[in-house]
Amino acid sequence: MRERQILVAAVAAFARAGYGAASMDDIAAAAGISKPMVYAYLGTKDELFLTCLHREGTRLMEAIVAAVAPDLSPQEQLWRGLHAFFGYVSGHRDGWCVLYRQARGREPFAAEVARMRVRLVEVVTGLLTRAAAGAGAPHRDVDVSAIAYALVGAGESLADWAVDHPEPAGTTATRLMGCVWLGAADLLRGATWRGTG
Amino acid sequence: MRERQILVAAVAAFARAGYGAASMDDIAAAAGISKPMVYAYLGTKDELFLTCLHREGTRLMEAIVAAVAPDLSPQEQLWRGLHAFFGYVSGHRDGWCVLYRQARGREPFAAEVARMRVRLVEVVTGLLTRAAAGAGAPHRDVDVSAIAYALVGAGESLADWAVDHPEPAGTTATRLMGCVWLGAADLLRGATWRGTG
Amino acid sequence: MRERQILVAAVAAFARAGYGAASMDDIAAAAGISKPMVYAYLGTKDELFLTCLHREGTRLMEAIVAAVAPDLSPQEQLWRGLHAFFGYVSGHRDGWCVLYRQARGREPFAAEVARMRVRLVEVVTGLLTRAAAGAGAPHRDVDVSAIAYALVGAGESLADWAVDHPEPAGTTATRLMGCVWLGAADLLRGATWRGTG
Amino acid sequence: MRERQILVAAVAAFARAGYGAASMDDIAAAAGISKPMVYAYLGTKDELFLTCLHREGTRLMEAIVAAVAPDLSPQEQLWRGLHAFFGYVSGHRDGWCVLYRQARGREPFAAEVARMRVRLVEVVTGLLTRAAAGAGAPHRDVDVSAIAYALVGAGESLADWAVDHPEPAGTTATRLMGCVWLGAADLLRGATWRGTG
DNA sequence: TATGAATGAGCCTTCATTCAT
DNA sequence: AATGAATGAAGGCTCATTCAT
Repeated sequence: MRERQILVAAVAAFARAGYGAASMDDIAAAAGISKPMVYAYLGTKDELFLTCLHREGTRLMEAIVAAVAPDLSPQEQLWRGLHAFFGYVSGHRDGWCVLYRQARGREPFAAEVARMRVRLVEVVTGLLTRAAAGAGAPHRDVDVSAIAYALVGAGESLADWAVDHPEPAGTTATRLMGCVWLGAADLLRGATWRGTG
Repeated sequence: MRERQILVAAVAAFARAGYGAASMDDIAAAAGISKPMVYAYLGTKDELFLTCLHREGTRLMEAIVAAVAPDLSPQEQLWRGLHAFFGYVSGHRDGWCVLYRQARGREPFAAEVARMRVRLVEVVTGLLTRAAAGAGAPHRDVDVSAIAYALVGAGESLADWAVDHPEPAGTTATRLMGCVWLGAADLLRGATWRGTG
Repeated sequence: MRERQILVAAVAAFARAGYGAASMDDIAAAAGISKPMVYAYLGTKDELFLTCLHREGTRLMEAIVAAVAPDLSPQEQLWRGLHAFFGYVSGHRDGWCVLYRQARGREPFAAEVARMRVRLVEVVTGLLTRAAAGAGAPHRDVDVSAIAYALVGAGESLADWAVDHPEPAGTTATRLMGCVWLGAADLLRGATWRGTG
Repeated sequence: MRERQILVAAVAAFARAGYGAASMDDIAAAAGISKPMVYAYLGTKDELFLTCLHREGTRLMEAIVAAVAPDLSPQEQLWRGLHAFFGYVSGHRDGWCVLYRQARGREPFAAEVARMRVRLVEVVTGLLTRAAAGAGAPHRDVDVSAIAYALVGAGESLADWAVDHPEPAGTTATRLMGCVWLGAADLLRGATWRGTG
């Protein structure tokens, strides 16, 4: 499809140069077509960027949701979700940069990113809530939600870290699992998170 | 001083509209002076933004470093550092937005932010390393560093969360301490991080 | 071609108002198009001016070189060269003004004009050198070169004079030939340079 | 006097950078005073430049007129005038550049320069007219005037040439005398203008 | 359908010029 | 008398966006 071709070029341009510096000329040229075509297929620069955002956000969410099979244990779900997340980032670096670096703080895109982020946090929150329920512990929604936010933020930060220190997604995921599941106190005492097997 | 006045207006403008959309006219108007004055005092738009960046970054770092007294236990240091961090964010929301929303992913500012972030991570890494040494545990630098990155990212994310769920900095810091120090497993089992006393 | 249209307008504007006072808006308006087109076709203001310079300089040189057939006597060559020179000036007054009034003393254009002028002087020097050789006289390069410079300067000055005292190019050329070939002493004694026939 | 100080700085600045690029700040700084003083003493930038022009033009004219004693022979007068002219140029290079390179073609200064030039040409014309009368030759005013123009132009051109090939004023003047008095034909035949002694 | 060509609008930057002290 | 501080005005340049073909 023509759209696909354009979107790929656009994501690459936005990731490399940023929203402001990426010109519609660049994008059209990179896509190998003329500028009016870009407008015909994907509208305004804002609309184009938004479409890129949706596409990448959807991919990320789908990758994660597909990995988090509902019949698994929460710990396992979490690990698989993280694995999928880091896998996406390493496989779609441009998309990740658009989502995490370009869209943030640039209205009206930031709002869209925030919405997607909330959906992700809700997934994680649900997962943690079930884990807490399984442990028979009482909990307050706000606390669990905060944990979810922290977890997502830590994931994003590690993703950025992984950009400069490439390693298999599983390794990064394991790192974060150890950190968040066991806690620093245990880790620093020498413990290691060894998986869910 | 006139510079101060301009910087405040600039930080506000950049935080609200973003680097690209904030025009020098806007900033000058917001500062209550004419455009040439902005150039006279703070130079080019790039230089102005960079100055904002340094100012806010320095404030943040100083707040944290001042809080992390060297003779405290690592756990206590961590807690106080987080407290200072969340305190800064809630007290300088505009500065925070400039640092973590606008500058990211927009060269050449991103590089500067990255440098400052690295300094912060190094502080945290040093702190964790001493904690691990205190626990007598072997550790690999890369692991500790990854924990530090995750912690910083989690902090950033919670800072965002706190924007929509205002609460005292101490509460947010406690949340994150629990999450990162005890680990989700413990938390979900009902444990609570109860401070360093 | 569109370029031609723009260059004509630009040369006119530069000749009338000077480099500094001629705005790109003026030029675009005079060319009957919008400013971005000027940039698209001819680049920066500096580049545009340089292009004007090259165009006019080339025209002038070509007119002269075409007139100075190599198999003629030096005296005849000189006369024809002057004729072509004054012919160009009277036919392209704007171009002449750009070359000799605007570009001079305004770097980096002055350097370019100087280069072109050197080429012209070299032509004249070669011509005079052959004349001297024909006369069997010894000469020093520096002297001949100085004569060439003086001749070119005199030509430029007479060109200015001709602006206010319009007359056929041939008449002006004859004047200068008399002056430079016979010398003032002879002229003032009543002699007249009568051509090469 | 304060004015003198400012004018010196201004002429230097205009000569080096050109009218457009020389800022009033530069001039004031170079004169060692504050900008409002420049305005107080010498008015607008245009007025300042015009004053520079008058000053330098007057100096040049005075130098020439002083050299051309009325009781000398025309040939001698001419030689002394040229000597004075080249002497001025080599001694006041900045002034010369302002007159010859900056003021030309930049209205309203060009008109002023033209006026001064006309005065100079008139001097030379009168001189030549007397020479012709002495030779008992009939002549037409327009012809003599044209010779004067050519002579002045040749002088200007050689002055510029002398900027890059410094040599005593007398040498340059001799060159031009030979060229214009004897004529190229004689020069190329090996003749030399040997002075008026 | 696809494009080359064209433009309106806006932003950064500078500088001649003038107050308030 | 002298200046630091301030500004109005203008110009170069770019780019998202749209016709005419």
